[in-house]
Amino acid sequence: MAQTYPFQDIEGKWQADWDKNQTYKAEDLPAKEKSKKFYGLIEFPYPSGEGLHVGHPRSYVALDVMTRKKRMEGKDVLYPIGWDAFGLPTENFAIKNKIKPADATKKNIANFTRQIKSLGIGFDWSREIDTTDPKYYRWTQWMFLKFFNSYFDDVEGRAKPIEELAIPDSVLATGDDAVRNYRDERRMAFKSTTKINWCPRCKIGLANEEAQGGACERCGEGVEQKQKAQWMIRITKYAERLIRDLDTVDYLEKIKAQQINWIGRSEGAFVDFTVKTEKSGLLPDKVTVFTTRPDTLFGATYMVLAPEHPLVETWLKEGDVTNVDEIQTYQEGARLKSELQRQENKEKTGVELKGVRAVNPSTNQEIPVWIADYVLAGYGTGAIMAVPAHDERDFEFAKLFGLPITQVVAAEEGNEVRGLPFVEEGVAFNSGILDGLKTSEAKEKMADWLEQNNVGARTVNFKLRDWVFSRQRYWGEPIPIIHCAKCGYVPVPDEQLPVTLPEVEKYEPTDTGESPLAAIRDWVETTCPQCGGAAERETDTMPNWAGSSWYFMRYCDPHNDQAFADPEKLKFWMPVDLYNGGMEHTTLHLLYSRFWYKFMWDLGLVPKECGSEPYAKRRSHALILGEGGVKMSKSKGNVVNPDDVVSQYGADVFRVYQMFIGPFDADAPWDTHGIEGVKRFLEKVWRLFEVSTGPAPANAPFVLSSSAKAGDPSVDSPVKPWNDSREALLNQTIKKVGEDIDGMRFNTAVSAMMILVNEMSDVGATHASPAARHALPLQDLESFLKILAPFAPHISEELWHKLGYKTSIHREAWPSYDPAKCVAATFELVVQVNGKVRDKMMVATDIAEEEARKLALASEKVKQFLEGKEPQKVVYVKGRLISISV
RNA sequence: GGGCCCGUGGCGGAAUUGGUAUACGCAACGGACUUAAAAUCCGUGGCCGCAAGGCAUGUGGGUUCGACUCCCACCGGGCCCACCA
Repeated sequence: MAQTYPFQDIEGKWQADWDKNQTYKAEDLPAKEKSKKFYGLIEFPYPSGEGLHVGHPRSYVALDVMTRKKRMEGKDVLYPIGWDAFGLPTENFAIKNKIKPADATKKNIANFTRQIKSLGIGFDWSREIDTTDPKYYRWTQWMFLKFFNSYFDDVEGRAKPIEELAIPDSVLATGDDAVRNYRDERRMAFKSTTKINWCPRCKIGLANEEAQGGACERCGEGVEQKQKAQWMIRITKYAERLIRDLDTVDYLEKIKAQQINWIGRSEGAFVDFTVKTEKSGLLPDKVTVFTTRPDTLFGATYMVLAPEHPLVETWLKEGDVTNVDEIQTYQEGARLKSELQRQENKEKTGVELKGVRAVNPSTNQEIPVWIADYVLAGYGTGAIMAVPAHDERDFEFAKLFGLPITQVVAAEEGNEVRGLPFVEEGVAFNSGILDGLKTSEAKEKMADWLEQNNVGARTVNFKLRDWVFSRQRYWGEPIPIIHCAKCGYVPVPDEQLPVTLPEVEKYEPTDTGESPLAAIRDWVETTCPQCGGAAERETDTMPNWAGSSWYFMRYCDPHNDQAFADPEKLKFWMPVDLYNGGMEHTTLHLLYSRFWYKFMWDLGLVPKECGSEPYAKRRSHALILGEGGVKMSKSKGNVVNPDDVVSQYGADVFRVYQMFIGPFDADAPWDTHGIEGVKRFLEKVWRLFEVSTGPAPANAPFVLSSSAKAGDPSVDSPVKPWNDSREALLNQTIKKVGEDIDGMRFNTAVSAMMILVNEMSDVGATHASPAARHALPLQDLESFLKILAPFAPHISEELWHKLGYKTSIHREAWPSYDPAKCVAATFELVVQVNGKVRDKMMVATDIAEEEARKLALASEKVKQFLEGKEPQKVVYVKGRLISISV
């Protein structure tokens, strides 16, 4: 039987001990100053039926290592865990197995808890939260009502209570209904009939973010478009701030880039085009387009509307369009075409609206009007001015349908026509007013022109859409609104929160697109809190993202039933000092939660002192892949179950391997052989302590000494003494491991500890004489144990106690190193001749340049390569090398 | 098409940020111990060469006493976004 350290006996024992002693419990309101706090956050998991994936712990262990170190450095550490438990997979699982989603969730949470606890991660379990707990989602609902009861003040650029919204006299004069509408149209949460992304398989409406690439994020089915009244949240009002405030936080550059890209800010202008038809002449409606290139307006030779553009409908109705059938056929085709199909087939299609002409305001020329699905209804105004000479897509379209091409002369360089490189044809148009201007100047000039002539205005456009907040599903937070025929949308009063989910037999979604809750009549039917009349509950539920948009605040005060969190506690803990999660959440969760927090901050619900950004620092881990570098999946049969690893190797081996596997932000393939190496490392640590500190043979005259050193007369000369250079290694390792943990370079921290243990084992080697046994100074062994502790908490705790200590190593002080001792007395001086290494020599660390130079030039090898020539140049790098060139 | 990133042994990867390329680990090979195996320990591992030495960080150039690192071009790969006007 292999000699191995008994992790089975050790790990469970210490986990129970830490639990009992609340070793990792965060102080509630510590008396220390705020600079002493550290709030580490991992994305709380979705407790799926699959159980923990080996990828989850990569993040948990990494922050565990970091927070353990912070704790040892004397910080007040908050490192919490909870469950993001609402969601579709659980609901579908429940439907399939005919059980209640709440029961399935309970079971899954229990399993995840067992798995995570078996890894010995230092979470503060007393702060565990669960988004499906009514005590939690009461506050999610409460916050939704804050959105409902707020509007966005465009002048001040922030959200305010709806009572502060000034109602214009003209509206007041029209009556109560008008006032109500005026308010409803400006609420941060509002109901609107829009085209939504509809997944026919999941039978659910999806946010744009969940339907990327035209496929349902959950099931991969092609997404259809459907008209539906939905609750929306006005995240677009925060677009500007969501970009701007990225300057104030420390996020990975690529994360910032993705957020900025997703929000998609672009500066440009609106331009109004008047429209004439054969039937009615000049119409009252104008078509407004958005362009980032107003300077190319002179080259707009036709106009394209999205097939869904409302004016198309109007003109059809009024009989202004002469080719009605053709248009309707195209519209129908575009409607049925899923986003996915649109993406697969990017060849341009389109139909001209016969009988309709637009007028280019810059030239007063009449231009044709088309509809085409390359113009998106959801971006800009859903209509474009087409400038084929200056836009590739327009060019392609113009070529296909034989539309005119006009290049705009703006004379960037010497009055040349400035079209796109691929444009060879078309007439040149010289406006006269853009002569000699650079593109940026021409844009400004034309924007001025538009504003002066009242045919357009500067504007900023965003790709970001408002947040579709309704889900027609059962397993989510009910939206706490009551529909009253008389009073309109009425919020459920605070004291009636939470609106809990009714327990029912059927959770199946409906084909009509209504929530399953709609069928539960005695839940739906209620009374209006305002007028007391009969009324109905909103039956839509909230998306998954709701509960996860504020959970980091709840951790600060998880059991409060008077408020979502005590402001004093928020002031102490917020913002999160380090938030780690997957790259897959950079555009969704990260954006939503930043927005949610900013909104709460605007209303003063989050104290001003916390700052307007929830996460001071954001980092991302990469994926754990299967063996061979392919993605782990059930179908490939290459899924590694953490339970198996823990039972075979123990939690510490699993943890250290996770940290050693590669750079934290790079994908890494799981390697069953690699984990063996880590196992050997920890066994070596175990043996090192047995040999170095174990009972000496009965006849040995040695006692455990904290100061034993080579040359100590009480000790035989060990084969390898614990000399100054080994002392230097220890100090270097303490320094490196500390810095590597802070910089999240866990893999090199582990390798540094391996090097140290190899060196220490040489000194206290198994075969060494009893003299060698105690040659390692005890305090050095202890220092090593302390830097190992964050990575391998169980084995280090066990060894710590074996040394005779009665309290936890995880509450010990992080060891300091002596900078003076990091430098060995000698170093290997490298001598280069013409850039090539020709000799190496051991010299004193504090050698003077003159001395080093003399030594180098005296070297036989060096002389050989100098070939008797005089050195032209000699460069000396202190403590490293000397470079001679001839 | 846009954005971000990466190319180093048989493999995962190091390299003090411009200073001894290949640390650490895996795999491999040779040896010790063992009846044997496991475990452990010792040793060898970029390529060519007996050696001296030469050549090596995707390719080609450049800057420099010195380049995996910086600059230019190219080749190859990955991730995210994408008819966004």
